[in-house]
Amino acid sequence: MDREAFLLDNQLCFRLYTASRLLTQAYHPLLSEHGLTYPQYLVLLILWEKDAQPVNEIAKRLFLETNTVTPLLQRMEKEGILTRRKGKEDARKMIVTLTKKGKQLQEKLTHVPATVGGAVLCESVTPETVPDLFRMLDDMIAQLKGGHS
Amino acid sequence: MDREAFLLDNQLCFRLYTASRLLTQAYHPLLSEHGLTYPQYLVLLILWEKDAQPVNEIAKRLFLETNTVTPLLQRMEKEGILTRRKGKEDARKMIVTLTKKGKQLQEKLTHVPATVGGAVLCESVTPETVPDLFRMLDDMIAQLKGGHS
DNA sequence: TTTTATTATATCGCTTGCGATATAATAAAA
DNA sequence: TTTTATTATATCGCAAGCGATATAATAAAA
Repeated sequence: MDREAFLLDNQLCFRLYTASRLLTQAYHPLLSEHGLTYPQYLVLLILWEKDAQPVNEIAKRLFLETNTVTPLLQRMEKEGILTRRKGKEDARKMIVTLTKKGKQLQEKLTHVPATVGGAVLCESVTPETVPDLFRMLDDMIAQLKGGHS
Repeated sequence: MDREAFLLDNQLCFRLYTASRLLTQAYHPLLSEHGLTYPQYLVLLILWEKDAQPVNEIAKRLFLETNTVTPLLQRMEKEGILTRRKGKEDARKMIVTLTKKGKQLQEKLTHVPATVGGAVLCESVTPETVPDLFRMLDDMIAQLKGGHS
């Protein structure tokens, strides 16, 4: 049996899992100050790009299922960040729309991308290498997403 | 305000978060067959490398706190995968030791690393580029871990 | 030695993430 | 049109993750 393959230090998934958690933790103080979690921030990014989208579309962009996204949106609605109302043409769809509070959060969080972006820069992750990293992660995501079709 | 910085497609963290989740999902069918979750598999990797370690050490290697690891180990103990007993020299430490069942799981999971490893290979992630990816992730992890000291 | 500080685990509460399943609305088929 | 299938959300239960806090054991200080 190949013991090398079982070494924690040889695991790609563990590195992704750790890097993801630690980077999310870097967002925490910046977001919690405004009562937000990281997944909630992702929802905001999507709605700031284009408001009034169905749960459907939000879930698809996040690569999440509605059983994760629906409760997330319900909590954000309770916080007064967004509203959810049935679509007029298709009453199955729940259209998610930012409130004034949700829109205003963008201005309060202007510094967040640069702050976190600066926190990850290091020897091998620089403005020059980030495109390579993006490409690898995007390819992997496409690969893993396409796999079970 | 820099709208570019807020685009979902420009977020490193979101890519890591997604790649991590999708790759973990790739492990799921292989692990659930044996009643394991991915974090439980990580604990096994650590104990297969070196048995009888305190909660402390396991948590440190996973970059997790004991408030996550303790319940995880308690569930694995309930499943008969490992035992937890107080240390003899230092009674504060809980020494985690694999049971026969925990050790035998390694043989049942021999195919897992290669199976998942094969599932991620794609255009830009190949045996040649993986070392670069590892280096970038390791640097990022070290950077983020060292930051708040 | 008594007191105080530190270290190692554990508990609590809440948000995610997700498999499984239920419900409601639209679309397609009989 | 009635029936059936599909689509869009939502609910349920459980395992993580993690901030905050509690408890127990050892170490350090008074």
